[in-house]
Amino acid sequence: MFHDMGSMGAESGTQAIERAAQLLVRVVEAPQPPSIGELSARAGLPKSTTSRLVGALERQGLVQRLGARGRLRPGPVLLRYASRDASQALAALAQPSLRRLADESGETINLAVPGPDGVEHLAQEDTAHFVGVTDWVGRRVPFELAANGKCFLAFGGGEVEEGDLIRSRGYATSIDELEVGLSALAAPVLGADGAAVSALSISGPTARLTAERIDELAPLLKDEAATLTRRLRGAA
Amino acid sequence: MFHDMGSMGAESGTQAIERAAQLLVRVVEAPQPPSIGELSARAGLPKSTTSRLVGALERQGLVQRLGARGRLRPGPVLLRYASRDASQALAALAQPSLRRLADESGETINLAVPGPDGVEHLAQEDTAHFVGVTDWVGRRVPFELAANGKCFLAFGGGEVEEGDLIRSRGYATSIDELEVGLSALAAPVLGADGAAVSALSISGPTARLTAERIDELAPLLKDEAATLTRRLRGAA
DNA sequence: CCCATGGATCCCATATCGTGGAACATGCGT
DNA sequence: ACGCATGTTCCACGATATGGGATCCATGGG
Repeated sequence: MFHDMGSMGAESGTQAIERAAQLLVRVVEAPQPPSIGELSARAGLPKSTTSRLVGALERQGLVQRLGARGRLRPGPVLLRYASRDASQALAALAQPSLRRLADESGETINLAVPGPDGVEHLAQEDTAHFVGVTDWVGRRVPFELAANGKCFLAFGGGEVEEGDLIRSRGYATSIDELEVGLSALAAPVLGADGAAVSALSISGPTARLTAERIDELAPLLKDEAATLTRRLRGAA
Repeated sequence: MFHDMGSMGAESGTQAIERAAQLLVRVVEAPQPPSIGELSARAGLPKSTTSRLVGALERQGLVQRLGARGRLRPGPVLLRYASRDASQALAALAQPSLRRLADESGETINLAVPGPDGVEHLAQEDTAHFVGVTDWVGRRVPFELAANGKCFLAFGGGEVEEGDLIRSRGYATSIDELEVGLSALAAPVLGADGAAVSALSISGPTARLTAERIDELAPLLKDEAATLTRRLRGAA
């Protein structure tokens, strides 16, 4: 009887849960609903064990079956969670990125998504500057005037005049447009279909965010946006 | 030594997983991040056991701690899932409602959410009628012209002329507005803040969807929308 | 129609793994 | 600095998960 224990940094007294949790993760991450057999193969567990574990998860509503004996999908509990707290979840995921950008740039960082009537701000990370930006969370701003709004237009639905420039550079700017003395740059976080699902932006007084400062900050911003894009799709 | 086993329809050979899964569900459903102590109390488990189980869940990324020793939030795996598949999840949750409405009304049912440039259709359930509606999934429609769009305006952001009527009746209609010969009625699915997060609609040829037919179908539609609203928030 | 086929579930003896009380950390409030 | 409240680690015990094989159930082919 083998006890490989090899692949994971396994703690003791949790074999069953560790396994079950792993199965749940696989179901949630899988691009296509797996069957019991596939799961057991991929996880390297006996079918009987897999069946039992999945049964328990199903009883708690964490997993669901397509038919009576069908493939596995995330259960009602997870469906509800996703429908309810999607934007909250995005904000939580992006939080580290916001923090990093705030520290590195010293300016105010925002996470936004496209909404029915304009850009919707989900989260903001401030810095200790006296001349800063007020809290934008919850506020809506027209797409055409904001840097992040332009991202949504350029990478997705609509059109902007600067569209080509924005797409080729990978980020958008808004200088004294939304308000005189207020500037910003924004980079898109892309979804599976290549459209922008959200955007990260750096904003501050035009006095500090000069053209050259923007050039300097752009790579950082794009990098962080790309990181988030990756984190949303792939594993890790 | 107690083995109550009483509260659940417990199957055998899954105590640990059943418990761990229950803990995970509590974390996901909790309006506020619970602490280990709270969890162990609510679940009726010893603190030591709870700690161990949560540890395993954390190792798989299903759960996350605020600080080193802090309160519990959904983990990165779930955050990613929610951010990625939110609308898919909503569609899956609504699916039974769509099916029921389609069967009871004999018309085409749609689930839609408000998007940046109009109403976005997530899912559709058809019936066997010859004169039906084409597939709307993925298509965008201006808010002011569609019944579901009017719901979003009346219960949430914007304004419509019929706003008061819609709010008092609890549903909106669109007769020959989007297209001559096409009519629809729609009821909102409300979020925690009372705004419409999505809408269910019944649409069909004006010839079939007469004023009285609409009066007849409205209660069904409102009822199903209310059910969905409840299912999104509360348990079960 | 009936028998292969492949997959999922059930069964049950075995010993591995989870259990929980108590002791030990850790951090917060005063 | 000293409790107090909250979380973690330890460990002997035995309840509980394990997995090979039998069973069951849908399919589809002969």
